[in-house]
Amino acid sequence: MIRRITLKEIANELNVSISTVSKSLKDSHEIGVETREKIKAFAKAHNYRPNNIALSLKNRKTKTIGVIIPEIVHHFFSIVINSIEKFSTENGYNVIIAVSNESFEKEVLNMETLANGHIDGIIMSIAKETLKKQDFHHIRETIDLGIPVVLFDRVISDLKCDKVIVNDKQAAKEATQTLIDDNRKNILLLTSEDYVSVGNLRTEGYLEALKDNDIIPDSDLIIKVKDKKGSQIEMTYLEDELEKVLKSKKVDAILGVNEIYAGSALKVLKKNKINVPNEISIISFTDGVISRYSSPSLSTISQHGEIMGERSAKLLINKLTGKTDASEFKTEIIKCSLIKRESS
Amino acid sequence: MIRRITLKEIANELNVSISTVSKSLKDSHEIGVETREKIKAFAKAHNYRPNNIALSLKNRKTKTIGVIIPEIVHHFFSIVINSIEKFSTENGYNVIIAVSNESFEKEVLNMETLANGHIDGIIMSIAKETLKKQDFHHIRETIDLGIPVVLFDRVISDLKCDKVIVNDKQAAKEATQTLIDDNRKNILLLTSEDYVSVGNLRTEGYLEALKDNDIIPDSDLIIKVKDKKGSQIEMTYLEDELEKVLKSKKVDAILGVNEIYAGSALKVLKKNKINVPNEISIISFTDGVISRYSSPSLSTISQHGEIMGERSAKLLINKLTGKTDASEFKTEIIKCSLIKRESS
DNA sequence: TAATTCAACTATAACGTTGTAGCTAACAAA
DNA sequence: TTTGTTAGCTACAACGTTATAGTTGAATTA
Repeated sequence: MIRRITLKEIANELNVSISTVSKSLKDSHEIGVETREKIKAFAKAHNYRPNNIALSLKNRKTKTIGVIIPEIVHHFFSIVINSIEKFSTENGYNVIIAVSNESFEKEVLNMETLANGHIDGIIMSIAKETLKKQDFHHIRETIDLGIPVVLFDRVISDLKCDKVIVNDKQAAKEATQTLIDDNRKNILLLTSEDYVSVGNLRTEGYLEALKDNDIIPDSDLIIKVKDKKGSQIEMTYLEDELEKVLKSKKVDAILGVNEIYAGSALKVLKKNKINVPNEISIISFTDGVISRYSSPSLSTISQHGEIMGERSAKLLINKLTGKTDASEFKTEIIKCSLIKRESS
Repeated sequence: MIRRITLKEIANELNVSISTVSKSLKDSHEIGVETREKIKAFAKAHNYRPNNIALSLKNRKTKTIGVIIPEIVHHFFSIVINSIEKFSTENGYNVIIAVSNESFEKEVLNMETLANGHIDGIIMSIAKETLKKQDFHHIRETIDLGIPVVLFDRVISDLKCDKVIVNDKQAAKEATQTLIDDNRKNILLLTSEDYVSVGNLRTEGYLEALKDNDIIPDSDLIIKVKDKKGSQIEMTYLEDELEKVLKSKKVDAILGVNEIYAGSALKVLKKNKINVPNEISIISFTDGVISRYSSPSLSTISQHGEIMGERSAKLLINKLTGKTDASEFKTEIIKCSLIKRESS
C-alpha cells in the first residue's frame, strides 16, 4: 500500500519549499526551468495527484452535483440519471445520488445531507408525498444557502430555480385526439391521484381533448390509482377497478399516464380476452422497456428522459460556472412525442 | 443568500477562541457550563453545520462510496444501486455513481477520478470490454493506494478485494434440469460471448445439466449473441439467428442468460405463431420488469439484486470502519432462485 | 506563606492546497 | 559606491476543523 505523495513530501525530498513545488507543477515562470523540470519529473515518477478534498476546501467548490430522485428502479428516472451522469462527467463533475423513495421525510434528509456535504448544486424531482404535503421549505432553504437547484419533471412553480418539464398537458391532449380521430370516443383514463403534478396535467389534457370534440367526460372512465407504497397493492387496485369498469361501461380506448398502469391494463384485457388494439386501443406515457417487450407492444408518449437529464445538468453547470446569472431562472419545456406501436 | 456560519465567526461574535466553540459544540467538560450553553444556543440560532469538506480533509475520510457500473438503465444494476444507496445512507455514507458504459477506457477514467476524489472505497461490476481485454491494472492500482474495493456480479478472482457473486453455474444447471424434467431435451441457449464471466458460467451450468442427463449438446442450439454496443443491432442479430435455428432444428425450450434475450425470443416465437409454453417453454435470468409484464410472463432466475447490493455495501463499510481486517478478503455467494411464471 | 491543584479557557499544529507578499543574491545602471 | 532591477526562490495566510499542549487565575492544601 502506497499512500499518495503530497507537495510537502516532494518538497522535503528535493529540499525546496512547498510553494516551489506547487508552482513548478503549474509550470509557473517564477521558478527556474531546471528546478521546474526536476520537480515535474519527480512528481510524475511518484505519480503525484493533487488532493481534491484540499482543493475543494480551498476553492469552495467540490465539482460534484447531487441528484435526488423519487425512485431509481424506474425506467424514466434511470434514463434521466444516466444522462445527467454522462453530461456531468463530460464537464468534469461527479454525481452523487440520493433516493427519496417518494417520502417527504427522506427527501428532506437527503437534501440536508447533500447541502452540508460535498456538492455544488442539486438536481431533483420532487417526491409524491412532498407534492401532497405542499411543504417545500427544504428546497427554499437550500436555495437560500446559495446552492443552485434545478427541478425536473415534477416541479412546483414558485421556487427560485431553473426547471425542466415536459409539455404534459399538450401531449395528453394530442394522444387523446389521436384516439378520437381513430373513432374511439369512450376513452378510459388511468391516472394517479390529484396531487401528482404530472398526472394532473395529463388528466387536464385528456379532458380538454374531450371538450374540444364535444364529448362529455364520464367520471367512471377516470380511474385514479391509489398510491399505496408497495406497488403490488397499487396494481391489484388498478386491476380490480378496471375490471369493474369494463363490465359496466363501453370502453374502446385506454390512456395511461405511465407504462406500469398501461402494462397492467394490458394484462387485464388479455385475461378478459379483449383484443388490443381492435376492441380497445392503448396509448401510454413513459417509453420504457415494458412498452417495447409487451405484446402487443404499446404505443407510448416519450418524455425524452435523455434530453431532460442533459438540459437539467446543463442548466445547473451553467449556474455553477457562472455562465448564467445566479438570479435568472429558466423553465425549459421538452416536447413529448408519440411513438406508435401495435397497441393503437 | 445566507452563507453558512463557521466556528471562527461564532468565536468572533462571542469573544471566545475557536477551540472553545469547537469544544462547546462537542459538549466537552473542559468548557464551563455557562459558556458552553451560550455557544450552543448561538450556534443553533444561526443554524451552524460543520463543514464536511474540512472534516474530510482533517479525518482523511469522506464518508462517501463510489460505485462503478456498466449501465444504469438496466433492471438488475438499478436494483443493486438502489440497495447500495439504501444501506449506505442508513450507515451515514453517500454514494457517487459512475457509469462505464461497458467501456474499458471509461472504466479506467472513472476509477481514476474516483480514486483521486471524494471517496473512501469503491463498489464495482466490471465492464464487458475490460473482461475481454483482461486488463485490471486500474483496479490493482486503486487497491494498492489503500482504497478498498468490492466487486459484484462480474468479478475476477485474483484481486485482493471482497467479492459478491451469484451461484450462476448452479442456477443455470438447475434451470436446465427443470426443463429436462419437464421432458424437454432440445434446449436452446441464448448466451453472451465467452469473455463475459457470468454468461460463461451460465453456459457451463447448462452444459453440465445436459451431460448429467446424457444429452449431447448441439452447438447449433447455442446462440452467442454478439455485442455491438447499441442494443438494436444486437437484437436483430439474435432474432435472425433464432429464426434460422427454429426453421432447421427441433427446439422445445429456451434458456436465456438475461431477460432482454428472452423477451426478444418471445417476440420471435409469437411472430412465428409458436405457443409458449406448450410448444416451447422459456426460462430466463434477470427477474426484471420485462418478465413480469410480457405475455406469457417469463419464468426467471432472480439474482437478488437487493441482497447483492446490501452485501457489497456491508462488506465495504465494514472495511472502512475497521470492523474487518484490511487484508482479509471474503467472497460471498448469493443463491439464485427460480421464479415460476407462465412461460414454463 | 508558598506550593499545589484544578477549572476554564487559549494557542498551535495539522490535514493539502494556492496565491500574495517578501526575501536574497547577482548584476546593471548611475 | 550606491541604488535599482530582476530572477528565483521562500514564508505566510487562508479554506474549516479538531486534538494536543499550553496558559491563566483562583481555590486548596501543607
